[in-house]
Amino acid sequence: MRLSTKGRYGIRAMLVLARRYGEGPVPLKEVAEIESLSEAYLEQLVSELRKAGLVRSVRGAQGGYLLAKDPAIITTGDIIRVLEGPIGPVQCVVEFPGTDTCDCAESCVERLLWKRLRDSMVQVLDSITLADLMAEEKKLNPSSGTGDRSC
Amino acid sequence: MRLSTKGRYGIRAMLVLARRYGEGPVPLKEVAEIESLSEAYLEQLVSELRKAGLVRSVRGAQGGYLLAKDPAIITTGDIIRVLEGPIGPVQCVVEFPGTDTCDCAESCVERLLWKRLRDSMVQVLDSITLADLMAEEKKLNPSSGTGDRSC
DNA sequence: TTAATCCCTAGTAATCCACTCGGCTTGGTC
DNA sequence: GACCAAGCCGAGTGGATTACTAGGGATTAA
Repeated sequence: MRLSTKGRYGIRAMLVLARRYGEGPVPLKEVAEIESLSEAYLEQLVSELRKAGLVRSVRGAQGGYLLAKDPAIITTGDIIRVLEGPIGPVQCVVEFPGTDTCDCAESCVERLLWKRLRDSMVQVLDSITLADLMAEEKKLNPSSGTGDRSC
Repeated sequence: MRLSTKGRYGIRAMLVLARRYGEGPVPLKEVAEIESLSEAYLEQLVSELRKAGLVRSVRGAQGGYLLAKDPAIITTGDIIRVLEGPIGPVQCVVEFPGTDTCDCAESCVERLLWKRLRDSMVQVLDSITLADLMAEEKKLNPSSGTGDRSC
């Protein structure tokens, strides 16, 4: 019941961009350094975020990535959905189901349980934006605003 | 962000035992048939549930498994914890952390997000018991009480 | 023109998942 | 007491997934 690194790194990367919102593109190399992540790997994640319209890119020297929207309207759910797929503890109660909802459909109580679990996950993830996280960050350590991590 | 089959099958198996609570041991073969699962695989899961004290076993002919407690006091969280490990979307905010909480500990906003997600998952799973599921089941399909599944 | 930067595809080692298999022990039943 | 139904246990395995790495373009500011 764990997120993969994609979701976790994705949130971290987006938070870096959020802190620099309005200051022009941030090169991926810098994001990778700040978060101590592999640049090449991060590139793949950010590429997905770009295709999903959450970040914009500027190519060429002096280029980089920036948030495509205000941090206040990008939710953590948006990010997780792009990188981990639709939210839900089991395939058959996932949001926006594709072809594979199971047959038992209505007569199955487990589904009810999983739906409730899914809804509570969705509720949390969709209610927390990047701006929210930045605000909490200020409360946590008002001193350094960099967000650099030691670990 | 998905459960593995262990958690899913585990809930299904426990639900079978819950429906037969008070009627003596149910052989695993029967559970496997009702739920269309591999008996050998199921054996591993049930074995963990037994070691955790959620089911009891009766060896020898006419033996099988039974719930170790009333369905009303076994929560879905209990079952999931045994089969999937402590609940939490990332290792570092898992319940009952072992050695590996991360260093960033307090200064890290992501942790805050993951904690909230974890708490909402725990809340749902710990509030729903096997008895609750059986009650819902009655409401869903009052006709057949077997719980046999076609899929 | 150079260098910084994004873009894309392919490969890969390690790990994990979802099982299967085979043999052992226990204990009713005949 | 033999037989057989059942639980108990550990090892093995094929396939999928994860978390990357590598390398070669394309784009553009300086």
